[in-house]
Amino acid sequence: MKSCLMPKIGQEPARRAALVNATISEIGLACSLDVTVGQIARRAGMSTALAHYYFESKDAIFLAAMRHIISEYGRAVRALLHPDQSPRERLSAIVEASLGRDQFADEIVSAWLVFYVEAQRSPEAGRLLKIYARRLHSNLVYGLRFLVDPPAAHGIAQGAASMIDGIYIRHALQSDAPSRPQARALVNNYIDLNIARYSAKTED
Amino acid sequence: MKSCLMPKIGQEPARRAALVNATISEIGLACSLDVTVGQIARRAGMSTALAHYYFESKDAIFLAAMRHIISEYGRAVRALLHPDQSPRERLSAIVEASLGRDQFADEIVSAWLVFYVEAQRSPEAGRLLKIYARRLHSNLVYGLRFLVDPPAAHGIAQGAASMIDGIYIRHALQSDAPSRPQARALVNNYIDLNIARYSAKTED
Amino acid sequence: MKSCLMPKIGQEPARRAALVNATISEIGLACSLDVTVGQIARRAGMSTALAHYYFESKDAIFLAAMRHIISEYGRAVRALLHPDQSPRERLSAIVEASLGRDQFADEIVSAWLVFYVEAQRSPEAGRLLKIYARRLHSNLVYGLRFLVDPPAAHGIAQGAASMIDGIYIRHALQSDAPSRPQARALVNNYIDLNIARYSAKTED
Amino acid sequence: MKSCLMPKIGQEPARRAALVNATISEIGLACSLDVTVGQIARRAGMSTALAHYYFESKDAIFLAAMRHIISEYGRAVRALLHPDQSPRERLSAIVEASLGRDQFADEIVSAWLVFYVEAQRSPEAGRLLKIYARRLHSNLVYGLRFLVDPPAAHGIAQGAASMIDGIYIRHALQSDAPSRPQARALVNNYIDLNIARYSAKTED
DNA sequence: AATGAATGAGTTTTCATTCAT
DNA sequence: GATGAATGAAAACTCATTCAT
Repeated sequence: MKSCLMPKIGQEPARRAALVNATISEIGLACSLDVTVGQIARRAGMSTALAHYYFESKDAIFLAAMRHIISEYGRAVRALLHPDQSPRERLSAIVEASLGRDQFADEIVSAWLVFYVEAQRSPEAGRLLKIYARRLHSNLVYGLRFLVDPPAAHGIAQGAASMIDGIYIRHALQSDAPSRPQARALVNNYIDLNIARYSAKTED
Repeated sequence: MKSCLMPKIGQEPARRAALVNATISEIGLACSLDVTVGQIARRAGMSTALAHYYFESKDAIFLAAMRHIISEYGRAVRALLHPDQSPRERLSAIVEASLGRDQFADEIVSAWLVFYVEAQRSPEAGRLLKIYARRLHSNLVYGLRFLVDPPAAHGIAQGAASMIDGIYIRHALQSDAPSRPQARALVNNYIDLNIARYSAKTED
Repeated sequence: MKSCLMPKIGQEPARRAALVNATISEIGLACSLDVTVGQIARRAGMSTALAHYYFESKDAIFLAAMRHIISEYGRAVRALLHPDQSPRERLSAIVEASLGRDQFADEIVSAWLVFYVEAQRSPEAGRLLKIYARRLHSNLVYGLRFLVDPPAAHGIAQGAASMIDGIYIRHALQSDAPSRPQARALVNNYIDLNIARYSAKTED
Repeated sequence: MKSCLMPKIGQEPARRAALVNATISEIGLACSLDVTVGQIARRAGMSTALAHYYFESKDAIFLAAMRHIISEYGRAVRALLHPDQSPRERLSAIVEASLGRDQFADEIVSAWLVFYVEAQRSPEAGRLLKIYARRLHSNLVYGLRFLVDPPAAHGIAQGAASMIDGIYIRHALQSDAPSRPQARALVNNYIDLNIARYSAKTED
C-alpha cells in the first residue's frame, strides 16, 4: 500500500508538537487561557484550519499542552533521580527538579497556574493534574520512607508539595516572589526540620 | 426629563455591592474569569446596561471584586488580632484568619486563584495582589519579630505565606487537597519548627 | 414599575415578524435552507447579532417561519369556509385555499418544499408538518362525511391531499407544472369522480 | 513518475459508481443535501482528494447521483413493460414501477425529495428532473392513448404524476403517509375512475 | 436611574478545493 | 492513481459596550 517514493515522514507529530509549544508560549505570554486558536496557529506557523485538522477542538489543544508540560516535569524529575542516591539526596533531587530552571521559566510557570485554574473547570484537566500531584506526593513519600514513619511522611510530603505549589503561584507577584535559590532553601529547610524533629522524637 | 418617582438616594453603593458579590459568586461558580457581564448583572438583579452604568468596564468590575475580597481578608485578620496576644498567638491568629472558614469557602478559594492568575495580566490586579501579599508578610514578620532575628523572620514569613497560598491552589485538586484543620496544622507546625530551631541555635 | 413616558412599544413582535418574513423571502429566493442568518438579518434590516438576540438559534428562526407559513395557510382555509356551505362547496373551498394565489406564490411554494424536506431531519419541523397534514386531512374528511362513508372519506382525503402536495412539488419543474386553474380542476375532478362512484355504488 | 504498480485499468467507472452510491446513501441518511464530500468519500472508501479527482466539484457528484437515480427509475419502468401488455396493464406497470419497492426505499425517497428541491436552484438539476417528468408523462400518455382522447390523456397523466409525486413528498410525514399498497390503490383508482368516466361520456 | 435595543468585532469550527508527493 | 497536508472563505453564535428613551 505504501508509495514507492520516499515515505512521507509524518507531518502529524511535528505539527502537533509545534501547536503544543505554541500553545504554551501563547498562554505564557497572555498569562491566561484567553488565547485564540488563531494566535496559537499563527505562532505555530500554520492556518487555524490546520490546527483544527490536527486537534479535535481548542480544548484538545489545551489538554495536549497540559499533558506535555506535566510529562516534561516527569522527565525532569527522572533525570535527577539515581538508584544510588541516599534518601535525603533523593528528596533534594525532587525539589531541585520541581523548582528547576526549566520549570521556573516564566511561560512555564504561567502555564502551570493557568492549568491549575482550568483543572477546576475541566474534568479531564483535573484528572491530569491529580495524576501529577499524586506522582509528586508518592515520590516525596518514597524518599521519606526510610527517614520518618508513614503518617509523618504523608504530612511532610503534603507540606512540601503545598510549599512548592505556593512558590509557583507567588510568581504572579513578580518581584515579591522568592527567587529560585531562595525557593529551594525554603523547601529543603522545611524537609530538614521535619526530619530532624522526627529523629529527635524517636531518640527519646 | 427626571423620573416621576422619588429619586432613590444611595442606590449606588448598594448596586455596586450587589455587583461585586454577584461577580465573586459567578467567578466562584465558573471557576474562571470567563464570566459575562450579563451573568453578573442578572445575578445582581439588574440589566447589563445598568452594570455598565455603575462600572466603567468589565475589568473595573473584576477589580472591585478583587478589592472586596482582599479587604474582607484584611477584616478577617483584624478580627482575630488583639493587643494582648503573645507573639506566637498572633501568628496563629493570622494563620487562622488566612485559612478561616470564610476564606476557605469554595467560591472564595476559586476567586482567589482566578485573581492570582489575573494578576499576571492586569497591572492593577497585580498591584492589588502585591499589597495583600506585603500586608500578610509584614503581619507575619511583626509576629515573628520577638521570636527570631529579622532575616529569619523574613524567611519564615515567606515560607509560611507560600505554604498558605500553596494550600489554596491545591484546592483545585479537590479531594487531594488538605482539609482546613490539616492545613492549619501544616502551617503552624512549620512555624513552630522554625522558631524552635532558632531558639536551639541561639542557645548554643 | 412602568416608566412615566410613553411605554416603549415592543420592538420584539415587529422584529420577529420582520425576521420571519425575511426568512421566507430568502428561502424562496434561494429555493433552499442554505440561507445564512446574515442574509436573513440583512433583508430584515438588522444585524446578525440582533437576529440572535430575538431568536435562540438559526433553527428557531426557521421553525418560526414554518409556523408562520402553516398558520397563514390555516387562516386562508378558514377565510373560505362558511357554516352555510354545502359539503361539496366546503371541499372546493379547501381546495381553493390550498391552491390559492397566496399559497401558490413562488417563494411560498419554495418554502413549503424546503420545509417538507426539513421535516425529515428536524423532529420539531416534522411535528409541525404533521399537524398541518392532519388538519388538512380532517378538514377534507369533515367535508366528505355526508357524501361517502368513513373509510371512503379517509381514502379520498388521502388521495386529494397527495395530489395537492404533488402539485406543489411539481412546481420545481417550473413550466411543466400544472397552472393554478389546472391544478384546481385536477383535484376537484378527482373528488367529483370519487363521490360519483360512491353514489353509483350505493344506489345499486 | 508513474506509479510502480501495474496501472489499474478501469478503476474510473468503479470509483465513480462507488461515489454515486455513497452520495445517495449519505443524502438518504441525512435527508438533506447537507452532506460533505468527506462523508461521501469515506463511505465510498477513498479520500476526499480522490473524489475531487474523479468529479469536478461537489455539484458534479450530486448531479451524477441524480442522473443515476433517474436512470435507475427508467430501468425499473422498462423492466415492467412488455410489448404484449394491454394499455391498462401498461399503466399499472408504470404505477407499479414508480411506487416499486426499490423506489420506495427510505433513502431513495429522501434522495428524490432532496433532488426536487435542488432542481429549483441548479439549472442542470432542473433539466434532469424535467427529462424524468416528461418521460413519465409520455409513458402515461402512451398508455392512455387507446383509452381516452389526447387532451384527456394529458390531464389524467398530469393528475396521476402529481399524485405519485405527492405520495413521495408525504413520506416526510412518516407514519401519516400512505403505505405502498395504499399508494398503488390510490393512483390506480384515480386512473380507473377517469377512464370509466371517459367511456361513459363517449357512450352517450 | 434603568432598560431594551442594537451592533461591531471576534471566536470556534467546518468545508470545498488544491497541491506536492 | 491516490492521499495527507494545507488553506481561504464563510457561518453560527457571543459579548462588551453604547444609546435612545
